[in-house]
Amino acid sequence: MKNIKPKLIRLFKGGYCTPQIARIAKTINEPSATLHYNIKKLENEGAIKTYKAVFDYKKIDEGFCAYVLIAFSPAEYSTPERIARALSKHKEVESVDLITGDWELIIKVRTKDQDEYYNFLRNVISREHGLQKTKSMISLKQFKTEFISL
Amino acid sequence: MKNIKPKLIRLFKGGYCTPQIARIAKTINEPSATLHYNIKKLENEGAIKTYKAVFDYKKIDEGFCAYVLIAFSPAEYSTPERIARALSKHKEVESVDLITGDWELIIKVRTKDQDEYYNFLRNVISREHGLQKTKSMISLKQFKTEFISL
DNA sequence: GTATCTATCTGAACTAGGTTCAAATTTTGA
DNA sequence: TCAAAATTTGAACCTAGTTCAGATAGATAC
Repeated sequence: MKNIKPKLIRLFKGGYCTPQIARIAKTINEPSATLHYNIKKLENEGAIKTYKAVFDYKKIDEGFCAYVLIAFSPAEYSTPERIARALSKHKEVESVDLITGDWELIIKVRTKDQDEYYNFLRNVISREHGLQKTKSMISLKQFKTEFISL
Repeated sequence: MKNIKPKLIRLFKGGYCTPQIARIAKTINEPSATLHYNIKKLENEGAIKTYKAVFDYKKIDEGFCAYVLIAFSPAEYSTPERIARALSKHKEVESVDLITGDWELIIKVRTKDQDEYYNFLRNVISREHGLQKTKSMISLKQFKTEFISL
């Protein structure tokens, strides 16, 4: 057994998919060549970043999900970008946004379970310099993600 | 001019894409037929929900993004599901999660601009019965979304 | 208003690559 | 240890993505 599943998940998470032109052609009743032209235009404009898969995360050992609010220490107010980009690099991190209000950053994190989430907080969040305070909001139930209803 | 762009965006947001088996085959050096078998298995298990596009949202008139925290009024504590599902139906809503902590729901919303966001709050959030309080956290800069770095 | 240039649309031919199938191999669990 | 089930794979097949050149529509300038 070659255990190809984890490789597929890794690749599909960020790309390795492509439009189904023929199916779209039937759906909206337009010629394939016309759709091809319009899709390539969107890609060349950079409007489409990638084509990827959306998973039922419970079924791929990423059933635990949390939003983490982060506040910087005063010394780091000037370099939120550095921290945001550092956090973005981790595979567990689905999204990173700089926000208005009482907190500076909100990130969405997916792990296998609470134990792995604890490790993530300890090994990634805590070790990042310049963080003053964090607050976890743990997802009890996900109704929609990445525009896909569950 | 047929103005196909909005139709493509609508379709690609939720699906109408498919895996690139040949490219994966080259990348991880496995036969196409083997990959096909493993991918179909993931699909049949329900591990893969769909294949879809990720956009540069600034370029498709969805540049404004906000997270909304929502608290229910006491009378609605027993039916958070109804409200969560109702909110999920709106095209502006990227995600909906029931969470622990001071708030009950967190939703991520994308609109063209602040004006459209205001309309969304007024027409969708305010009209939903059973909400006690909301708090918007507006995204000033997005570093990563849907696992895709920007 | 019309001429010219550019962008978009489209059918047809071409080609890449997804799918099927049957046989071989590996894994499972009785 | 053996039989059933799951996985792997090459080869043939066929769906569907891509290319291209001509047609059409839209934009710009005079």
